[in-house]
Parts: sequence; C-alpha cells; structure tokens
Amino acid sequence: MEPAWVDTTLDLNINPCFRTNKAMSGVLVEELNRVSAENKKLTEMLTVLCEQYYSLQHQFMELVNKNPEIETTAAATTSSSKKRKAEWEDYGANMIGFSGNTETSSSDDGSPKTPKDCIKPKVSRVQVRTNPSDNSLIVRDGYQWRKYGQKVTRDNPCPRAYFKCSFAPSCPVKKKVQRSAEDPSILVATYEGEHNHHEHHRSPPAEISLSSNNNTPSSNTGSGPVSSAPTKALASTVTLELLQPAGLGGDETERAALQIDAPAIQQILVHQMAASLSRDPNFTAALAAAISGRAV
DNA sequence: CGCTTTTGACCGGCGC
DNA sequence: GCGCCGGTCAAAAGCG
Repeated sequence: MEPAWVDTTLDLNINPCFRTNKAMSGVLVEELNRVSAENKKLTEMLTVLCEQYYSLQHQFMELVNKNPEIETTAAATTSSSKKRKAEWEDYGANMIGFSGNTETSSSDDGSPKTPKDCIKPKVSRVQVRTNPSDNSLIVRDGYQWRKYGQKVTRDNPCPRAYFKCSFAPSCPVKKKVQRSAEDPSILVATYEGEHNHHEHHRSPPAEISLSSNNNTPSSNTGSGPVSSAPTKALASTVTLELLQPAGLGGDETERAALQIDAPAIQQILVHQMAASLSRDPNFTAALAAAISGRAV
C-alpha cells in the first residue's frame, strides 16, 4: 500500500528562515494561534454557508417537485420532449449539487414520461475530473467494465463510450462515459441499473481520498462507499478529481482527490478538514514543536 | 488462445 | 413514411 497520497506534511518553507532564530518561535506560536482562531471562524462561516446552501437546495427541489411546469420552463429552450429530457439531464449534470432529479427514478409518480423510463431502474451520474491530456474514457470505480460501443453524439463532439459490467454476466448495470462538452477535462459517467453482486476489485479502484482540492491532504475516513457511488449514492452528483501524471496511461491512476458536491457530505468534509486543522490541539502542538524544534 | 477493444452496421424510438 | 439519432450488436483486430 502506498501511503504517499496521504501527505500530511506541511511545507511552510520555514527552514531557511527560522533555523537560527529562536526568538521568532514564540512569535510564530502566537501567530499560529491567531491563524488557528481565524481558521476556526472561517470554518464556522463555511459550515453556515453549507447549511444555507443545503436548505436552499431543498427548497428548490421541493419547488420543482410541486410544480412540474418549472422543469418544463427550465428546459423551454428545447422544442422536443426527447431533447428536453436529454438536455434537462445534462442541465442537471452541470448543476453540480442540484442533480437529485437527474435520477430518473421509476417510482417517481410525478409524470411518467415513457414506458422505457418506467423500466429504467436507477440512473446516477458521476463527474470525474481527469488530466486534460488523458484521452481515455476510463472511470475507475472498483467494478470491471467491458466496452461494447462508442458513439459520437450530436450535442457533444467528444465520443460517448458504452460499458457493461463484465464481472457478472447477469449484472444489468450499464455505464456511459463522455467528456463534458464545456470542460473536456471532466468525464461524465452515467450509471444505469444496480449491481446484483458485490463490488469486486479485480482491478483496484482509483485511490480516492476526501479533500477540498487536490492539494489538501485529509484523513481517509468514510471514503469507503465512494467507489460504490453509482449504486449507493442516490440523488447526488459526485465529482471525482483524478490527477493522473501525464506520462501514465489512463489505467494507472496514481492519486485521486474527491470532491463530493452532495451538501451533506460536503458538510462532513468541512467538519473533517476543519477539525483536523483547527480543533486538533495535537496539530498546533506538533506544529509548534516542529517549528521550535527546527528553530533550535 | 482467450479476453478486450474497435468500429461499422443495424435497430427502434421519435419528430416532422 | 422518412430521416435523424441514440443505443446495441457482432465481426475483426489487438493484446497479453
């Protein structure tokens, strides 16, 4: 196992500055405490912001559910129902965090569109940010997929790849992967159906860690279900940020940072990050010790 | 040799 | 009914 992706070291660039300056260590600790307090304050603000965002999203979704015509007007730019449905799904995919309705759940009694839609069990969407130089349409999610087709669709110059779950022949799950027309570095994977078998890591999934961006290390707690997001994380769009060294092939994902846009998870993320930095006395103590230790 | 990927052909749904 | 388009099939090629 490679622990390299959990890099908890902080490069504060302090070596040359404080090696011989003991007096500054006290000032630094003081400054550190001040920054910690500020960080805590910012964390609280962020938490409040997330809560407001979550509540706003709830209101929006309720509004959409109560007034189906809103959906119609939102997609009024398209003339045909077919296009409307497709583009509304895309709209939902682009509206990261507002993708709850992109699940074409058949149990939704709102407005059954077509018999086909009724048969469709579950649809979930995952957005994966990859290296722009990586041309592969591979989204590593822990399952084994067999590509059975590729098409260039009208609304997107990038080809769409079709995959079937190849672990179990009877597994009905299908996956479509296509680059976002707006941002080619984003792969949009659409999962249809549910796996009727357990996740089987014949080829391990990308190493996924929760983080707010690609440089912020964090604990790996709770990232387990992420790889099974297609079937478990309903009503949420997940954005994976796969950072692949340009020299590697699409299969060899070295490191992955995950951005989960579901507000609930986002809050957890915020709490985790904030807790690890601002509330953990060991962090400040260790940092202070490290500073003073280097300063001696 | 077996599995996977590629790719052109085919099919069905939908709009005009 | 025709044409367009998305989705699937299946033979051929590629690869380990």
